[in-house]
Formats: sequence, structure tokens, C-alpha cells
Amino acid sequence: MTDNTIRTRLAPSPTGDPHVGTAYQALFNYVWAKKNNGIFILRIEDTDRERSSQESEKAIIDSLKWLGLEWDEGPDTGGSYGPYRQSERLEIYHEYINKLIAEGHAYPCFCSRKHLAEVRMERQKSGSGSGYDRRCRDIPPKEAAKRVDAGEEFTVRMKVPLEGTCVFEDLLRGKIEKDWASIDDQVIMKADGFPTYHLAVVVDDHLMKISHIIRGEEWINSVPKHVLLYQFFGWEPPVFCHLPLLRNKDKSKLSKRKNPVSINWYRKMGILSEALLNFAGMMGWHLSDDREKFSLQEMIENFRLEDISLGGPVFDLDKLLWLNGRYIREDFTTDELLDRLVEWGLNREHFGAILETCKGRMTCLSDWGELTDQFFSGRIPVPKDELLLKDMDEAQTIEVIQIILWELEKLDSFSKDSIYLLFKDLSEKLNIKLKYLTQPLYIAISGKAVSTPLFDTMEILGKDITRARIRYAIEELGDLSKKKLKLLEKRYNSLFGES
RNA sequence: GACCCCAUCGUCUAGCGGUUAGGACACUGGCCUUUCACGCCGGCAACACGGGUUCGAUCCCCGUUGGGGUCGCCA
Repeated sequence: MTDNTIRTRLAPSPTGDPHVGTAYQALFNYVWAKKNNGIFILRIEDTDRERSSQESEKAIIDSLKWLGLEWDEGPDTGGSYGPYRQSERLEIYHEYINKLIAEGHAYPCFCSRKHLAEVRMERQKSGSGSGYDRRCRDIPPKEAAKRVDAGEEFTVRMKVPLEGTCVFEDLLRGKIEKDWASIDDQVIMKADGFPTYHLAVVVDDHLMKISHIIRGEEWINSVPKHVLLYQFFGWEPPVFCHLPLLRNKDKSKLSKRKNPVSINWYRKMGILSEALLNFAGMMGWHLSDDREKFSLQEMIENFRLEDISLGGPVFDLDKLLWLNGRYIREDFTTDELLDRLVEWGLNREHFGAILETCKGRMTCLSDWGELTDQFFSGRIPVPKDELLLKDMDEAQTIEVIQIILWELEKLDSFSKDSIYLLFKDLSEKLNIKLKYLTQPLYIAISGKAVSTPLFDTMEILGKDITRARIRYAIEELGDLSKKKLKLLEKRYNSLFGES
């Protein structure tokens, strides 16, 4: 391995469903590495003990594999710069944290969360940017060490210069300057002994010999902290390349409230992986001729980082669907398409589960089509008037359905049993009989008042499609105004606890 | 609010000092067709604004406006 090997990484944190934004970052990192005969690395950033989960890591790995973006080094494949899961690298981080403290670049901070929250509030009010008042920065090291030894709870913060300007280079944007005064003494080790992102990312990128950091624009503001850490350690920083953020229709950062963002949703909808990849590729990049349909291989051959355009692209489902249609029409024989369809939804396991729910209602084999269409549709038409809850109007119905949606979002296991329990509980709390409560859901999920058992249907459809359909139903009913939504959320939180 | 980033049709984008500002999605008119879709032909539609620089600015510089992001013991 020579020193100028191109090495890129995807560094997702396993804290939720696999996100299309992650796929987008993965694609560009992957393509840049492959273009240069380099190495693409998967590193799991699970330094948040509260939120990280193994299921999420598994789901992310699974969807990246589905997309066909295989990594050369990673937690499952190994590699010579492992481990590739940050929770398994704690000793490494401690070594560097201790070094920083010893050299006076970092210090223990004993401030309480309460104090920090107060300071933050105050500063926010006065409009000045940074949060921390640096109260512990000047505690004499010996005294600080004594308090640490005595078992007092502490975090470690890095010492950021009080004045001057940090200048760094972004491959796409050129020079970026930021005053040190606008940056506070960032925590680099939490009270639980885990490093924060900022420390871990610098240490790992250096030790893993990452040559290019290709990631979302949202990170630009934390680059100075990272640059400073590179300086403290005497390391050469990699090339920084910040991609634009994928956007909702209203131009805000792509979010699940406004858009389907889970890769699984696209998969369940029957978007082909090659189309999704192609589509992500045309967000900010294009082939030099005007061809919009291109393969991963073609992208690799023609890709140049410096050609990426910076306007935040809106993730337009219509165009994705058009592209997906082209793949279906142009790239598959009927036979091949049949294979894909079987693989997607007609395989024994999936179709078998569906059949199980409607077997009892069949009088002849030809019934299956009508009985199961809800399992093989994307957005289904919902008759609005049948959506209404018994004795309620649109506004009231929306509120109840919104609460159901929030509750469903909190569920970690999307099984029919846990969904049933959730509805039973909700029926009591809202004082609505279960059969009335589920009635609009049948319409939302199946488009029919009489259909396969609701909870089974939801489980088979999966949480992504289920949630999307409920969202469509709310939309159909006329949506909640921002103000009403906030009010409802407040009431909901007091009734059901923080979500 | 402070700071950072960004700015071509509604959307994805081409353009890199002189173009009738090009393509694609969406919308739309027509052709093809047993219907629909596909396909083909056409239409609608953009350089945010104001100053410079220049013989000449979509393009370079500055400002304004607009949009986005960041301001966590989350990443």
C-alpha cells in the first residue's frame, strides 16, 4: 500500500433506518475510490451509546449491499486498519485524549449539564454563537487531575484559540474561513468515557489513512475543530469535500417528516437498486454528454469530484419513477423482469405470508388478486369520506391518526403483536373502542373497509410503507396546520411521554 | 439572532466573457395505437436584484435579497 492510495470512507451512525442521504454519500465515496483504484471503507460511528443499535447497523449494511456498494474494509470484512466499529476502538481514543491533556491542548471539564444548558440559553438569547463559557479551561492541571482522581464526573474539552481565523480548503468551495472566536471548546470525550464524533473522526481518518473526506455540507462548520485536532497531533489533514445536501420539495434538508427517506421504503416500493443509484448519481453530477441513464460502471469511468455542482438538489420522486421505468422497459427481458418481481414480492416467504392472511377468505383461487392488491401497490387510492372516525370530523380524525403515526414511529419491533398492543393501549388512552379506532386504518392501509387483518397487513407491508400510507391518509384529510400540529404534539407528549 | 455555505425553467441540470441560454422530469398540444402506457414530433417555462470590471457579462468582483446549514456530553 503506497501513501498516495485513494482511500475514502462511509461513516454512518447506526441510529435509525438506513437513509437515502447515506446512500448518496456512499455512492460518491465509492465511485471516487473505484475511479482511482482506491479503497472504500465502511466505518460504523457508534459512539452514541443511547441511540446506536445493532439492528440499525445491520439494516444499514444490508441496504448498502442491496445497492451493490461493497466496501473493501469494514466491520464485517475486516481490513488492516481495524477495528471498524468505533465502540471497539476506545483504548485508541483514550491514548490520544490523554496525549492532548498532557500537552495542554485539552482539559477536563466538570460543569454540570444544568449549568451548560443555562449558559447556552443565555448565549442564544444574546445572539452570540458559541455555547460554552470555558469555565473549566483555566483550572490548574494539577487540581483538575486531583478532582478526576477523586471520582468527580467530567468530560474532556479541547482548547480552541480565542482569537484569529481558521482557514481551510474545501475541494469544491475553495478557501473557507471561520473565526476561532465563533467556535467553543468542543467536548471530545463524554462523561461515559466515549469519545465524541469530533475526536473519533479525526483519529480514525488519520489512522485509517483516509485521503478524501467526502460527506454532507452540514459538516462544514465543524471542520475547524477537526483541523485544530490535526494540528495538535501534528498530522496532515485529508482533502475535504463537502457535498450538497439532498432536499425536500420545500428546499429544507431531506427529512422523514416530508419525504420517504428510508432506503427500505424505496426497496419495498419496487425501485430497482440500479435506478436508485443512478438517480442519486445525478444529484449534483452528470455525464459529459446529456445521458441521464448511466450505470455505476459508467459513473466510475467518468467521475471527477471537481465536477460536482453545489446547489442543493431536490429529491424528486417523479423523476426517480421515470428513471426506474426506463430501467424496467429497457434493461430487462420479460423473463428477467419476472425473476426480479419474484425476488421482490412473489417469493415463497413473502407471498406465503400474504396468502396466510387471506386463505380463509378465498372461495376460489382467482380471489387472490382482489384480496391481495394492497400488498402489491405503492400509494393506494383512499376514499376520503370512509377515512373518518365514528362521530368525528376531519380535524378530529386527523389528530387521532397523527397520534397513531407518532406511536408507530416509536415502535422498535414492527410485529403484528406489538402493533396490536400499541393499538389496544391507544384505544384505552384515547377512549375509543378498538374497532372504531382501527376502522380508518383499514382504509388508509388497504384502501378498503373490509380487508386482510390490519396488524398482519402492517407487519407484512413493513413500517416504511405502512407509515407512508398513513401519511397519505392524513394528507387526504387535509393535513394539520403547523400551529395545530405543534399544539397536538404538546398534548401528545404530555399524554404519552416524550417521543 | 450569530456564523458558514449556496443561487440558470416548478424540479434535475448543460453553460465556464460573444449561444435564438441546450437537454431531461413534470405540465401540455399532436402523431402512433382496440384503450392506456411506451415511443415519436411540437409547446409552455429560467440566468434573483443592484453596482462595478470589460468593447461585451448567465459567466469575474462587491453588495443586497432569497434559500439552506451549523450553533449538543447527536452524528
